[in-house]
Amino acid sequence: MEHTNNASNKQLINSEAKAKAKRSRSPSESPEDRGQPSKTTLHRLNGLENDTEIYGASHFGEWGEYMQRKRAKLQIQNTSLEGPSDAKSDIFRGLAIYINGWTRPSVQELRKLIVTHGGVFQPYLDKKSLVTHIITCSLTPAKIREFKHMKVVRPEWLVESVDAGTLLPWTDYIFYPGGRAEASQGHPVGQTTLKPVSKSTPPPSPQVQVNRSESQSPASRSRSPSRPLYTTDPSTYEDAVRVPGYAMGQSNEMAERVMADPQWRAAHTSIAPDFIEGFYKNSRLHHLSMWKAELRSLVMEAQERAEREAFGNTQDRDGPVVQEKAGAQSTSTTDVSMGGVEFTLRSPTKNKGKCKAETNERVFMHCDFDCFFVSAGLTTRPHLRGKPVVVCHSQGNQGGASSTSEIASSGYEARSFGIKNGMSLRQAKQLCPSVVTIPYEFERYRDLSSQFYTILMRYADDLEAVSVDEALVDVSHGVASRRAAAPFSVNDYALSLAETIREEVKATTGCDVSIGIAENIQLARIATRMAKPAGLFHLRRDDVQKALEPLDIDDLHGFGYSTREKAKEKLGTANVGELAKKSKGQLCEALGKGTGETLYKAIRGIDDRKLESDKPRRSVSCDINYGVRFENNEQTETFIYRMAEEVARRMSDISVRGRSLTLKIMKRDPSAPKEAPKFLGHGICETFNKQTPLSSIHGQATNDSKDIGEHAWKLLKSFNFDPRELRGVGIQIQKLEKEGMAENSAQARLPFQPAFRAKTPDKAELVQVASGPPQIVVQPPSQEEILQRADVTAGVEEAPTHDIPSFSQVDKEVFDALPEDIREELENEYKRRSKSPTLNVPPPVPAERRPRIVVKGTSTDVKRITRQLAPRSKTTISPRKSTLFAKRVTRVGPSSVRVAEDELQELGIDPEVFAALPVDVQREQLITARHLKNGGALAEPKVLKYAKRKTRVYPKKPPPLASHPQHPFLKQQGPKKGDKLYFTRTDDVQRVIEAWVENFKEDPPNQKDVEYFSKFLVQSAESSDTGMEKTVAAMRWWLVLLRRHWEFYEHHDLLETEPVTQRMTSEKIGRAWWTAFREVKLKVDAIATKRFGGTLCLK
DNA sequence: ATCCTCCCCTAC
DNA sequence: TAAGGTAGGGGAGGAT
Ligand SMILES: Nc1ccn([C@H]2C[C@H](O)[C@@H](COP(=O)(O)OP(=O)(O)OP(=O)(O)O)O2)c(=O)n1
Ligand SMILES: [Mg+2]
Repeated sequence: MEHTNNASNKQLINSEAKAKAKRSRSPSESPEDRGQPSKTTLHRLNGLENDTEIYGASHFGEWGEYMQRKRAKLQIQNTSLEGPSDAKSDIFRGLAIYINGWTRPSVQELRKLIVTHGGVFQPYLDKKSLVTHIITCSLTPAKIREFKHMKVVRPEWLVESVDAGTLLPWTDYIFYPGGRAEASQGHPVGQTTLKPVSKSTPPPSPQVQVNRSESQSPASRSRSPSRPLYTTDPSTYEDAVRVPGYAMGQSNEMAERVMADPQWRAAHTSIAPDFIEGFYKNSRLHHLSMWKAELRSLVMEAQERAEREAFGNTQDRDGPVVQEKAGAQSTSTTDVSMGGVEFTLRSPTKNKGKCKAETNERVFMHCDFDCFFVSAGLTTRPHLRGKPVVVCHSQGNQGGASSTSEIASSGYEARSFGIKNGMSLRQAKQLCPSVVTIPYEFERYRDLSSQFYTILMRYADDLEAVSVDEALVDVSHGVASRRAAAPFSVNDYALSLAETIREEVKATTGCDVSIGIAENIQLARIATRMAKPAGLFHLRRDDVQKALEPLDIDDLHGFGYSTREKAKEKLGTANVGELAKKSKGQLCEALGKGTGETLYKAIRGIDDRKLESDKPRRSVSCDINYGVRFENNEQTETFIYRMAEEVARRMSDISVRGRSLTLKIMKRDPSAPKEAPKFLGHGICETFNKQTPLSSIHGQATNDSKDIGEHAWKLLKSFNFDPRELRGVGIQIQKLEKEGMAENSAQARLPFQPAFRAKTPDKAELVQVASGPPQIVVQPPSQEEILQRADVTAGVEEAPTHDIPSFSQVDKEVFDALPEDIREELENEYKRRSKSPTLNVPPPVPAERRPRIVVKGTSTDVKRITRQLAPRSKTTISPRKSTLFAKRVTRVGPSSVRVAEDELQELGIDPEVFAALPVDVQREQLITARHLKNGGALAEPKVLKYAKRKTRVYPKKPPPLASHPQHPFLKQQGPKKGDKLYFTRTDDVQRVIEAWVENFKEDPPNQKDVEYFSKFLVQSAESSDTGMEKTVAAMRWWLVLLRRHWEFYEHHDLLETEPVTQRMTSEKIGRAWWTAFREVKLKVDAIATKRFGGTLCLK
């Protein structure tokens, strides 16, 4: 009862809170966002900056200008909202005001006041950079801490200023938590006493120079007993950011020195033997990703256990189904994986929330630790509570002020200085020199997380693991039973349940969680933001409108910077309230169909997304874009093979093999400095991806590190990059198949022998077909499994028609064992059909009469059945969207290669085996088989990948976090003179070009290859006379090669250009090369004309 | 129309 | 010194 009241109170308090903006924003945004005149200074002070800062700096003109326009626009929007004619005065000009919680006058009224008198209403708090003042009537203790260093003022300031017709000093209206109007009382939370500050110039102009000593250590000042709660101007974010950086000097002297030392590099970069292990042991993002996968897997297991309990009688009839095991147990014992943990879902399946009966009111909770890493660290460092604490690698002892170490998590005190997750320590120190750093403690995070999840699982109908510190929980049933257990005792059962959970987690882990509650996932997440820190918030339907209206769309989960900019660009606003006026069509046009619709609904508080607790994995990858520095190809090859081992290990940990490999390469952008500004970082890079079918020597899906390594290395070689320029490598395996699904059953072998592999090993490999059975067993969820055992055989027709089996064919026992909701859905469907005989339900075709067209499916009927039951268009099944397997089936609707069984037999391909393959593997095999049958004639299509780049209309900006593997923006600066090109350093021009062309003959170029190759030659020609010579030499040799390989096309369609498309035949490749050659020659000719007054002679 | 690939984007 | 990983949703546009 008590906690219930508590909860209600909290809600009351929190319901006044405004949503805060998204957490992570580009660190570099802050200064520029404010368009401070000091930004150049800032840049200079910063000395060697990290990438984002560099970007900000080198593109400053463009970006800064953009931000100014943006700000102007924002103000215009703000004012025009109220109608320009309403503008009454300018007294609030320069103010950006955030209104916290419930106020009197109301938020709406205050907003109007602000806007009509020239100020800016800021709906988000952590666009702190923009907020000059906070208006409030009440604060929670947590907020008090949060706002400690900001100007917090009572609403009267605005009202009375307007009345007075001039801006009154804000310091006369400072808000004091304990006391009411007057500025003298003490207050609850052990805050300092409150004394009006001396300085009374209200809005700090951006130029205000900071008094260094005053702003240096706000934290220590906050300890002083006779100090105002809210300090004077200088220590707010915007001023703090201008605090001159002290030890700002040249980057990290130490770091620089050390980087120059070859010995050190040998020991600490990618060429070190244990580099990968060491890197992963310390990478927070790696841990985050691994934990997420493990948690999902653990949750899935828990659910399956729960379901098995509920249907115990039917399980294991046909032997166990291979399940993805959680926690990569095979890794060493000292690791920090979740291995060994087991969760128990609160209740068996019937509560899983899919029953139509109680479907009306779902209740979702979004639970998230407050500043997780910091909270975890503070559990054993209580003396640091109340200090601005951050977690990062650098412990900032010496050189910390110039550290590029990234902050994983910042505590709330630190945030009040403007420090954010993802910032570099250097930036943080600028904002708050007294910041305290604590190290990572991955084991602890794991332990706390597993306690957290254990608690959540007890209350969950269903649960989606979002992250190590965050989960989405369906608690509909739990709330309902609370209500049933004690009717009318509480007015908000969800809130009371949340309070229970919150307190339990706090008691168990010692850390605060915040919980947002709402009827759907999107809203629950928004509620969480309002709940933070250390609070609860139930966002009710009635308040949704109000809560959403002030947000920008990037405050919604799933919408980020890019979407926001697109919206602004194409719709004129990114504000949710404004966008609510746009039609669905407009949104779709601007953002794409799916995104537009999602947004349209999200804006209205609608979100149909289901919890995703049981999706099987579809890819496994391993990326390292840190510390990658090679001197030669041998080192590179070694590293690739090591990475291959890593991926292979991860695959075997979860018992999958793969059929497709993508290599992801980052190469230093020629215009970027050799050494990245971030210590051992990748710097500005160009990226190159290439995909290849992956197979063992037998043509099977594989997880063998040797297979993977070979494929990856071959791809990397095909790029012909200077190894010294590589800055990142990734290997991703797709088209996964579950391992171990019986190497047992007899299968026909293709007649091809290994001898075939002689010339083109890869293709020949493809032709080899599995000696094992088809192995596409996509972790069938239990229902599917049961269906499978129902021994249902649906017909397959030429134009495959899919349907659920006729009712009589369904094994009753199995049917009865189905979960209630599924049974219900099936029943409905059967009922519906019996009532509408007009429905075209083709009778099942007997198995022996199966048509000659092979339809891809799995080796079992699982896929077919799931597909049949999955939501699909008009033809057969109900128009109503079946929710049955919507979330379970990942790969809906297998497609098929149409081929007569006869031909397959002729080609020596077992139709059954063939049918089990993914469609593009089918294609490959077919092509190769036909090719070989025809005696190796040319003209076989080859899979290529390339998608045209979309042009970006909105300004470029680095992604918010430096941890993004690539800054997709800002690659546009052309090469500079003096940039070394690989091939200018290679005397053997012929060899290079030859390797290139040869390579692409085997492995056709994609658009990027051609562009790159061309750019190469042109750049070289531009760079110097010697470069020109080399280009000419190269082109001569190129010409020779082209004539040798594709002579026929030299004069073919001279006016046509052959685009590089997804599927290239030999002919197209040849023509594309000639096209490229002609284009390069044109360009080089132009250069030569300018420089030498003549064109090339390639004779 | 539907699938598939590549790429971009987002999240922690 | 620092440890910028990783998986999935979705759009564009070619292939079927
Ligand atoms: N750029 C980032 C963002 C997050 N994390 C890690 C550290 C965080 O503690 C944890 C959880 O991320 P949250 O987004 O939930 O951030 P916090 O928990 O730190 O803060 P809060 O949830 O209170 O906003 O993930 C990280 O390493 N790097
Ligand atoms: Mg958190």
